[in-house]
Amino acid sequence: MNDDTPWLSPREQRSWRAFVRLNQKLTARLGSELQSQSKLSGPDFAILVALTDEPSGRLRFQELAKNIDFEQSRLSHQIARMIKRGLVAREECAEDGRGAFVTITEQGVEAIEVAAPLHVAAVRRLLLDAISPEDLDALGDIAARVLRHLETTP
Amino acid sequence: MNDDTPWLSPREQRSWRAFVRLNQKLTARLGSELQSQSKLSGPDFAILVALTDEPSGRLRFQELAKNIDFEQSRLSHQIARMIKRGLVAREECAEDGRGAFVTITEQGVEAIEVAAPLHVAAVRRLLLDAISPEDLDALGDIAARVLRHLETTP
DNA sequence: ACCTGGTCATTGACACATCATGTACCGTCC
DNA sequence: GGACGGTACATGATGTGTCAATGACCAGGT
Repeated sequence: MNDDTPWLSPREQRSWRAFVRLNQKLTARLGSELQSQSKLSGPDFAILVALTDEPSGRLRFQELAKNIDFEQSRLSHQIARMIKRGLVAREECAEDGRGAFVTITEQGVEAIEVAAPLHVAAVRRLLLDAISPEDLDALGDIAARVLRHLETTP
Repeated sequence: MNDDTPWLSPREQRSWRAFVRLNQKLTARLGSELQSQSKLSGPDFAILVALTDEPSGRLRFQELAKNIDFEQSRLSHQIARMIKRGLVAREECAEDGRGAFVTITEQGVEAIEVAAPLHVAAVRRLLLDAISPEDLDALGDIAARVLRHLETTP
């Protein structure tokens, strides 16, 4: 490796690597627990939560995509798979012939009602139980700051 | 949603959501910059870095998998794809008939030498520039603590 | 020599993400 | 009212991740 490259200092590297590793392991653990306990994937979960947050239990594709920060195409594929499994359904849109709603099905409601408490418990057990409330706040502050930074950086 | 489920407090939820969102966005940004600047994916990068860290430029599958925390099968698939693109090569193992080495090719070396400084610069620009050194240390400490916690938690 | 259990790696099937492209419909401007 | 640019969503190709099953080999006991 070239020595004049702006490499990270050992101190920076330590934090950066720990952060990356944590992301990987935590998402992996949460994902696999979700999967084995409730037969839902992370994307499944995100979509069902977004739909149950809606009193009507349905959302336009656009809106849903924005709420959970999915690209349109990704959402389209994901919904197609979830329809096959009966978790959600499509519904044509009367006002706009192009558009469509995604609605949560009975089966979807049942699935998310099983999954949600288990998932919350896992988040608590795997992350929250490991750190103090102050640390959690600090983590949230830092994350929020970086997120703002990301929005204004090329 | 059932009201007696152990939901997160608003305060907890704020930090948790920010953390999740940061992970998603940051990995997405880093991945796509890497891809467009150097034609390497995240997994490609991780593997090439691990191989160049080795003086011999080669590693057994097991060892490589452990170093970068990949499952065996994942690594096998990934290596197969990278061989097709000429970034690495496989080499039979004389001592152990089952095993094999992964070695980095000339082309792999070139690729990583282009990608590494760009990637480091991106990490700096997207994350390090957004927070103070103290915050970075704090982040690293928290991450390290959670990682230890994860190892001893079912 | 031959099981036998464990280790090393591959493979196939499927879920997921992303990119580029396609199709149908909207609104508007002429 | 017909062409046109833009919006909403779908689709296919390719790369990636995970699980379960498999093959190939090692080492140790009998």
